[in-house]
Amino acid sequence: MKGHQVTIKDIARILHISPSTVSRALKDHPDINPQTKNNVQELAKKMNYKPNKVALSLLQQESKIIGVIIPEIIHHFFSTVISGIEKVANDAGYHIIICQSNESYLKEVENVQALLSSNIDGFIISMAKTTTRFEHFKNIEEIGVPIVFFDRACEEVKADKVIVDDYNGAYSATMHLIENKCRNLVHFAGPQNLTIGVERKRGFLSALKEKNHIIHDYTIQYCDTFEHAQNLIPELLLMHPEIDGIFTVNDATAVGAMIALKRLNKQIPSDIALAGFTNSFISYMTDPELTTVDQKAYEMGQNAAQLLLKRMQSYDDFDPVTTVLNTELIIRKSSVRK
Amino acid sequence: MKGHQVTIKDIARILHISPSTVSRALKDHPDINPQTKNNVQELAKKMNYKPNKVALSLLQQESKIIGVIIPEIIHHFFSTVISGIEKVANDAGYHIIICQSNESYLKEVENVQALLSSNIDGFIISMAKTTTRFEHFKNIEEIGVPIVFFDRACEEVKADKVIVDDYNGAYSATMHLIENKCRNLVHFAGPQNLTIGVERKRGFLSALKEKNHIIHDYTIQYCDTFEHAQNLIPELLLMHPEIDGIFTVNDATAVGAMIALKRLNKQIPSDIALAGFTNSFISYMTDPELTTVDQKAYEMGQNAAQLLLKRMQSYDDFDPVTTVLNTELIIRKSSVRK
DNA sequence: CGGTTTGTTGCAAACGTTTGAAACAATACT
DNA sequence: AGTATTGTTTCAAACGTTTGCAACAAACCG
Repeated sequence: MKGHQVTIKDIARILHISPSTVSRALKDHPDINPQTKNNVQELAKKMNYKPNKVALSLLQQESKIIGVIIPEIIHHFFSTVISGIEKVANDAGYHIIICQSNESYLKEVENVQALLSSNIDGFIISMAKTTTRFEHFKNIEEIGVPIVFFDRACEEVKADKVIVDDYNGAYSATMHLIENKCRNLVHFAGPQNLTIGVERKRGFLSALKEKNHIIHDYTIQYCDTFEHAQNLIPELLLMHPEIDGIFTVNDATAVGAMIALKRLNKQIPSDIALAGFTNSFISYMTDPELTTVDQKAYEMGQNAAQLLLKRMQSYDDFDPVTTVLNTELIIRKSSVRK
Repeated sequence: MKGHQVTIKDIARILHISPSTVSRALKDHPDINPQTKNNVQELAKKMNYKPNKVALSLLQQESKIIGVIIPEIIHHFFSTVISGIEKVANDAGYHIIICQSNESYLKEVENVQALLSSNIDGFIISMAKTTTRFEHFKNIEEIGVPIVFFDRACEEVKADKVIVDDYNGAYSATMHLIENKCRNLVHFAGPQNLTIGVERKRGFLSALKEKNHIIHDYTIQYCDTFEHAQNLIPELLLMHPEIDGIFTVNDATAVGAMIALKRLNKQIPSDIALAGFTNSFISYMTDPELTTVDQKAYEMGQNAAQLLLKRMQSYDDFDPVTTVLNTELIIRKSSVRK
């Protein structure tokens, strides 16, 4: 039932010449008779010939495909990064193949294997939350396929990285909350096996210490999802009604908190001020609009792709590069008190 | 600088046997000496041999890859559909390669060409808004690669489709607004070259007619983005302050309208009731929460992938199937009046 | 006229894998 | 002993493409 794409062989058969002649004619090789060249090129056009990438990939050991492994595509942050990657990759003649780990270590390993056996030219990866072993990345390294990590990087592997300055982003968001008279701040933190979880917490605590705020046992809450925040807020405020500001590790968590707070009839920002991290598009759709730290998702994707291209095109092994993007505090109504 | 994956040839060389023996040993072929079989299998495991998919793809003329072409991955609807596709595809041993058209006809054509020459086994496509010519789809059809369209289907091509019952979804959302005492409803409609644009408008108008509402020249507004809605609302309300309800072709447009309405100090739903279409996750993050029509994104992805798998695995050409998913009206606060 | 150059084309190998057919040795049967 | 059978292995072709080298004819040079 399935036909097939036109091949060089088809053209050769029709014109009674050899495939090699067709191949050369198509690339304007000087050895070929102009007449023959013309015939071939015309027929190729008429038959809508397109070179078979699989054959090329096998022959030249490069696929012009970049493998991208991310936790979940439905997160606006990740899909924005992908857009950035795709833009740069496409402009350089590459395509991307996207795999989701769904935050599962096993799925991540599977994805790596599958991409490796598809002759992928390079990897762009953001680790799953549950990944604590790194053999699969080491495996890529041994084979010699370049990797660029973004956002959630693996420190154990020698690879290029693009991250944002999580520490300073968190620090300035916290400072901003303090300047807006928050006296009992809480941080909803991410998992501590990810650098972003560690760094954002560190930035938060740094600001508190600098301003001589007391750090209570409840100051750090491990909570990084929309749902968890909704559940956590009521019990947390019941125990600690003095809380007057929350800085969350990401926007979805902040929005979850906002909804839960409204249900408790808390006024934002007057009762409790809120700041998130990411600047995803929900942040300007909430009421009040959410103060957040812009994570430069699109730029991050572009940078990652550029780094990877550079690495793939260079012959000598230059040292791993870590690009740190500056974050930007986006001040909106959820945190500004009169 | 680049090493390479372990191949059958490597194993053959080390064990001083031929590649064909290695190949058969790995698949437990009865012809092979158990001793040899063992040696091969052990070495393969030790060296972490993984079959080269590119070579297989070339030989067997199937890549186990499904090409997915969508307008923009950053839209929650599309990334959710992709998750549904990926789940079903992965379970069946397929991988997906995602391309974005960015709503551009040219980019869509390019994507089709690129995927075709990568020996893709099947396509899952949602058309770009600007696509009005269909040669590229016809081309796929001729070559015999199956296509499944979802959400935005191409009527000119004989292919399977998965759509939602846009007409009834729009009809019931509109009826709901009428029941909540809207007397001057407006529809923010999508482009009319897409079936969804046509059908949602048709469902809206149907409900109005059934209830004998007057259809004014301003009743249908062509507006389907967040930004456009924000700009349109002020001028529209200035001209027609009697408007008391809006049904939008998608959620982002509804949220844009909501923000603009709040800026004008309009109360939602008491002054103006709002309903969207999609049930994207922003719809329960707004204040008030947005009434919307659930478009069954994840199910749509699953259905599309299942249809495609069935088509790829069948030898005879059964007639094109169109799966229509039922929508579900999700009633939230943006439309319910006391 | 013998030899070189030039223009044009085809052959064959390569990429990694599968698979029908051929090859070969060892064993079994008549 | 001669033939058939069995067990095991290798060969060769195929998928579509590229490319160094060989092949061949025609034209040129001395």
